[in-house]
Amino acid sequence: MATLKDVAKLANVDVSTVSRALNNSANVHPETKKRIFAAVKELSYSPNVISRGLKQGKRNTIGIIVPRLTLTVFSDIAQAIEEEARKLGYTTILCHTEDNPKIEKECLNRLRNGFTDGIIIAGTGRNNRLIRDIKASGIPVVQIIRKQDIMISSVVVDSKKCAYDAVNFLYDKGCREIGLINGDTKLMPYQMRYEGYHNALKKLELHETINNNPREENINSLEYGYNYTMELLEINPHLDALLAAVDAQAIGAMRALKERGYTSSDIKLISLMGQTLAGMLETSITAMEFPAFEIGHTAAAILVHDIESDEKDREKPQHFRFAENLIERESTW
Amino acid sequence: MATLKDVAKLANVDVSTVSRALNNSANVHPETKKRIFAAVKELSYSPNVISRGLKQGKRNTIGIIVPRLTLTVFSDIAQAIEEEARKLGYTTILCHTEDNPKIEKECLNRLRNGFTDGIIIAGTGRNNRLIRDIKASGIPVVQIIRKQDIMISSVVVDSKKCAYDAVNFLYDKGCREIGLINGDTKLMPYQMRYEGYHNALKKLELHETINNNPREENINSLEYGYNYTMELLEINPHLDALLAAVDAQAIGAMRALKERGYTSSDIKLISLMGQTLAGMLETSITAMEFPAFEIGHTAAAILVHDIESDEKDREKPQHFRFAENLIERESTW
DNA sequence: CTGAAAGCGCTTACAG
DNA sequence: CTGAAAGCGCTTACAG
Repeated sequence: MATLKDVAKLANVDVSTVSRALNNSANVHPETKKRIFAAVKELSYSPNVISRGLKQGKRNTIGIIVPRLTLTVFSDIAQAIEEEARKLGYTTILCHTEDNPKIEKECLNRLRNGFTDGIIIAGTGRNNRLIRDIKASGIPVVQIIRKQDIMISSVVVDSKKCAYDAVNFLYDKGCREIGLINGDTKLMPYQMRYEGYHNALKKLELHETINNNPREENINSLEYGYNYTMELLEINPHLDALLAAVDAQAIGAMRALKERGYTSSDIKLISLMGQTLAGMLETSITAMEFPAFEIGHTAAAILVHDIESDEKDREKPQHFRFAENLIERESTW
Repeated sequence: MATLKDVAKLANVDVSTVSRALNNSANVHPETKKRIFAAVKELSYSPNVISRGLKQGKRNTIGIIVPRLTLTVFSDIAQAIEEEARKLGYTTILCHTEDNPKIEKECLNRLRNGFTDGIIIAGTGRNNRLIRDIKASGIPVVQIIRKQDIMISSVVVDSKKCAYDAVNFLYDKGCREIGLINGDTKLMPYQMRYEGYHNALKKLELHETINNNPREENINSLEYGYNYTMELLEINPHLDALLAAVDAQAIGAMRALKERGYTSSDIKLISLMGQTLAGMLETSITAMEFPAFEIGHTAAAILVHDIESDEKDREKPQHFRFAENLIERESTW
């Protein structure tokens, strides 16, 4: 790769002049400029962004930390963040943790060390101190979906209301034995969903069908939904409706129901975090539509805004909460 | 963030000594070492990987360029690459292009300029010259899935055989009117799939049902499969089987078939690039199982190997081709 | 065992 | 309008 020096030599000027010409930060004689650009072209030079960053203390890179990509909203969100970031002149670094706090810690440490100007995270909730540390050291952080720390900006959906509304919707359809497929309630959105579910059932004087046993499978997976459903069917044979925290779980649930011989007129199903997939299935799934792209764009925008603000303006964390809309489909007919 | 200098000052030694102690590249007196580590701890110092890279000409980062993540094998592959890369001490930078050559060009240019030691790409095929350029400038490149340039190392599956075998499988099931849902045949795997399909039909003396009109939707999407299927049904009302290039298309196809009132006893369906999702659907889909994780791991491994080899050993590109295995499921019963 | 110095590729006051 | 110099945070021969 050609460097500034090479260009300078070929154009017969000092590197500083080349630098100025390229960033047109000062007046450079048109003639000189011409020579410089000719040299740039000849050597097909392009500046090393890293060293520029070194000097400017900026890297134009943001880190994304998510549990996993496969079949999750995180793949949509990561895409949205990358899109927005690219527009704003930033590159994105991706890490996934499989919800393993150790891996997460590793990722956080790599990202803080000169790799990124800011971090967007859907975390495990087990590295909150480290995250505060990182923020305190001057690297802005935004939480998405999982708001684990009130002191860190966040972009989420209202999971509590979402579960609450879904229960009421099912009640109006005549369902009385409503089960909840949920994740670890130590994680914020799962706790919120449980609360919404719990409150709605309480008000309606129904009883809960849940399963609090810890599980092996990844929360955001088909298998999780499948196995969880099989267990709920054991726990409550009279089940007439199911809430699934995410689409992947709902799909697994649908499969389990089918294998057990149930149809949607026996057991209705709602996904609490619907992506486009839900609408395209053989039996399309009623879902609270999750605004993945809005969340990704918003998270990227507020992070970059923070990065480009003075440190002192960053004091108060901002919290955004999006609504989800219920879209009725075949799984609740 | 604390720097080497801060640590040096606190430990009362020169920065070079601190550097040596941290990299234990030379003997440092145990006492001094102790003081240094104490200082490191007190300041919670961790080295700036970027500046280290500047000096060493290395960044320990690899770039991944894929069309999109949502509902594609690329999300699995990206995850696998990140996993393997992390083990090998590398971070991954992610870019998606939506199969837009312009965006791809932008991504390639950012990645080459000091961001990455190597690049893994599933490309559009429209920036081959740029990619060769990048490789020539000393940044190793590996193609995945889409082998657009014989001079660049690649990790792919045998898409031709895959389509060929699938047709024969359907033939044995009694199907005679077999349609193909495919992408742009300028892209390598789509061309290969078409060839496999074409050759098999020719040998069996069947005729083709395809649609070559260019389309608006992203190839790797549910809508693409849905609309494509609707069109094939128009073109050939006697269709009794469908091949879909990827899972997302197959799911869209299944939905279209259902809406038109067909079941799997009317029209059988095979996905040529199956992920775990195919097996968990309401009607599980027969698929050529795509080894996404093996591909991701392999791509990362050979890329890092290249990065860490001498330039001269990189001359000859390596090409890996994985097999896919047909797993029969309900969609062909 | 340790310090002083040069350098990675760039930017940016400071002179002139 | 342009060059010389210092510096971003680190590493690594070179002396001693």
